[in-house]
Amino acid sequence: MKQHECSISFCDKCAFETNSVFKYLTRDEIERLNYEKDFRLYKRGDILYNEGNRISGFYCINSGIIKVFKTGIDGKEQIIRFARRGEIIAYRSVLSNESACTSAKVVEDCQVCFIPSELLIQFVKNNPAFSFEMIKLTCHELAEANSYITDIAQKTVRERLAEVLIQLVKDFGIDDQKYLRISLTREELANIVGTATESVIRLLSEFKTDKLIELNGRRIKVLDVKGLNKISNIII
Amino acid sequence: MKQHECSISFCDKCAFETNSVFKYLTRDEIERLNYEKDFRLYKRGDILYNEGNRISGFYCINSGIIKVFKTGIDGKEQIIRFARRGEIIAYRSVLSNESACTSAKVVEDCQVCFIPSELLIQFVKNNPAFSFEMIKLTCHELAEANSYITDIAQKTVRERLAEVLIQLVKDFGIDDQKYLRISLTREELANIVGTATESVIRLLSEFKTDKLIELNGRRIKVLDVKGLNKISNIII
DNA sequence: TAAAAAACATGCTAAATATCACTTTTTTAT
DNA sequence: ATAAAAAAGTGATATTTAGCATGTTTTTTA
Repeated sequence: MKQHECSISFCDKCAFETNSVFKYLTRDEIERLNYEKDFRLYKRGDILYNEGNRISGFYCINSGIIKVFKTGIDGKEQIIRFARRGEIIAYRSVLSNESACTSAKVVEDCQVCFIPSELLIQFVKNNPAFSFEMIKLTCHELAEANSYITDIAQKTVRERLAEVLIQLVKDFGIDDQKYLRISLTREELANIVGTATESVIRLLSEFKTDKLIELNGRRIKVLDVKGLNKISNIII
Repeated sequence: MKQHECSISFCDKCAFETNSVFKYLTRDEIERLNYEKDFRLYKRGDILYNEGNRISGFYCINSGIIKVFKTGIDGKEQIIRFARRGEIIAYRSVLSNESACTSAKVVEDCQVCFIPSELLIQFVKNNPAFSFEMIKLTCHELAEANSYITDIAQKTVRERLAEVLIQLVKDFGIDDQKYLRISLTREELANIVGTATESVIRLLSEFKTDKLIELNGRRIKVLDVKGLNKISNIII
């Protein structure tokens, strides 16, 4: 990961390509980040950190997909969000100096950078523009969480599953054959929606019957986003 | 609300008594706050702002209780949180410069201060210590939201109602006769738990039969917090 | 303080969802 | 490539929860 002095550094490149929050760091700060980061590889199923862990830093995802989840009753996961290229995870715990309130596990093989806590805290304390962006980021996540609470509380499982599929299309996109660019098990889908695995299986079959999707093993082909939208009953 | 120059100002007093985030403002800043705030009175049922509104400032609650909620299907409210003395609402919308993602309505008669947006933004941009506290505040709310998502997704209505009652005891306390210091309608309770009003009514009756609570109209006497804890199945 | 409105309560029924048990298919690892 | 493990799928059933109708009580307001 060493770069020529004159060339654009790894972090600089990543920050600008992904429009990440690090775009708001100064030149010096981003070079410091580039120097101090620890580049790591993870495979599907690997755990980055567990709920309750005291963590000494946070992660910026360079490639791959990570699920962030809480562990509930009988060890059942509740997926809170996914993180992908350019996004950071575990920053909440670093900033509030608390142990992790979620766990993070690799969904699709990842390249991530581990960044020591002190660095984030220094950036936040010394760079108001960056600090402001961090606030915005957190506020944005908060708004999303609030919406999700309302959805889970008020919508049926069918509506939520449709909504989750739409959201996955928005976040990860579909390829030229309309296949969703993220591969999740039925159990993982159930752990986003907040329902039983069997319920997801049954509803996906229904959606298939209704020609909204097609199923090829774990791959989901999204045929009718409008139809899913209608089912999901999205407000406003 | 005018004070002697030499005396402690209204905002100064409030900030220190309540340990609010404004404690981290400088002397000058807090006097500026004190000068620019607009003190207002609201009665139960009054609306401070509605979801979707562009807002020109945020609110600091001096007394009373406000519910912050989202409006879901068929206008059903989902209560996200309550705000009371020393707490601020609508700051998220101000900081992210978005329209309000929630509505705020008075639950118990309130004295609140309205504070113009610019002031908060200036404080955040110029005072790193304050900014850091705002980040912590947001992170804390985010952690709570994530927990709540997991609860709603995984727990039964019965478990959630028990948990909500415990949380209300923690947040608002009980008086010498063990009556909860917040008075909510059954519908409002249902809108926290995320269930139908009838379900809350039935479950409260069950809790009463099981000697966990007593009901006197809208007032709830909490007899057995341990019992409620057991029902709520709180993790860790 | 009386009338109106809102909230509370309860029984009945229907719908949604979870759970269990088991088979088949797909994926993973040797 | 094949055995083992994991995931997907399905049917039957139980449980939970919602929805509706209706009567009662409490609260609000004129």
